[in-house]
Amino acid sequence: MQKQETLTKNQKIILDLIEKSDQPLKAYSILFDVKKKGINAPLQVYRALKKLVKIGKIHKIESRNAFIACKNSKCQIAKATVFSICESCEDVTEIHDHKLSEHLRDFKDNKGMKYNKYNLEFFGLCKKCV
Amino acid sequence: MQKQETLTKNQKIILDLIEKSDQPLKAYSILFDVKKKGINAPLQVYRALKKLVKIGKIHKIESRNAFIACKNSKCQIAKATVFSICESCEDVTEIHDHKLSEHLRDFKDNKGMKYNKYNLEFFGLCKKCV
DNA sequence: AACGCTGTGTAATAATATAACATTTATAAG
DNA sequence: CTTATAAATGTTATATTATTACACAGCGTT
Ligand SMILES: [Zn+2]
Ligand SMILES: [Zn+2]
Ligand SMILES: [Zn+2]
Ligand SMILES: [Zn+2]
Repeated sequence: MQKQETLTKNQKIILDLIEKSDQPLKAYSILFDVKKKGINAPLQVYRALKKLVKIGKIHKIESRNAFIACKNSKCQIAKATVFSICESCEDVTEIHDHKLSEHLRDFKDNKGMKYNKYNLEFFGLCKKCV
Repeated sequence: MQKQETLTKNQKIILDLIEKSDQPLKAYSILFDVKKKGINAPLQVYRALKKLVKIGKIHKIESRNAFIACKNSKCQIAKATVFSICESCEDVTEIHDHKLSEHLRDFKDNKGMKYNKYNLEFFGLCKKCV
């Protein structure tokens, strides 16, 4: 079977919502917003989120339990993500820095572990909040 | 007031438990284990965890909602953490790599954001699980 | 038609984390 | 020693985040 490129109805509804927001959304806030579209249960949201993360359309901000759209095709299917997070206003931005990516991609520990993914979150104060 | 160096009873109980484990522990598993020591409620655990994270005695593995002891004084009070996580056996190891730390410490985005903390999690397969 | 795979809908429940309140203990200042 | 204040405690209740379990539907392959 071919890899599925077309999203299902639920997946589309939820991706649309997340893409319209420039900031991360939480699962239950998504659920609240899509109730009018016939999505009634948490599981329907979590299933769509799982798929969307898997195909790299969205990323999970682990420290916030929230989901943000990927507007950049540079992420190799969600396998290499870097975010900056303002601890005051909670603004989240995805970072694409070539040198940093290279460094992380090439990182080898001394244990012979084989990495296929990483997630890096920077915390601080954005310009507005300094 | 001086910075408190001596931990309280609850904090000690919980730190002891986490330090005895070489792998991350979850809050409710900690709660279960310390009930025999008179700690009865989730909040008592979460409060101790919060303090222990703050003073750098333990770290939270964000992607796993679990807590691991820091055996290394190199972490500047929990402000700069790197972990490797095996996606098969869930083994977690804290990484201290000078070059990587330098690179991350010196990272500047193009938004003028001031960072004071970061957390990096590498995922893959450990030697045993390859 | 039979199969495997992915997704759906629904109900129930598990797992993670915090709010609110009254009280106690530790530390520092006067 | 007394008082003020910050930090921690104990308890109950509740909020938030996420998964299990089950029955079934759609689709492409054999
Ligand atoms: Zn991305
Ligand atoms: Zn900000
Ligand atoms: Zn550490
Ligand atoms: Zn492993």
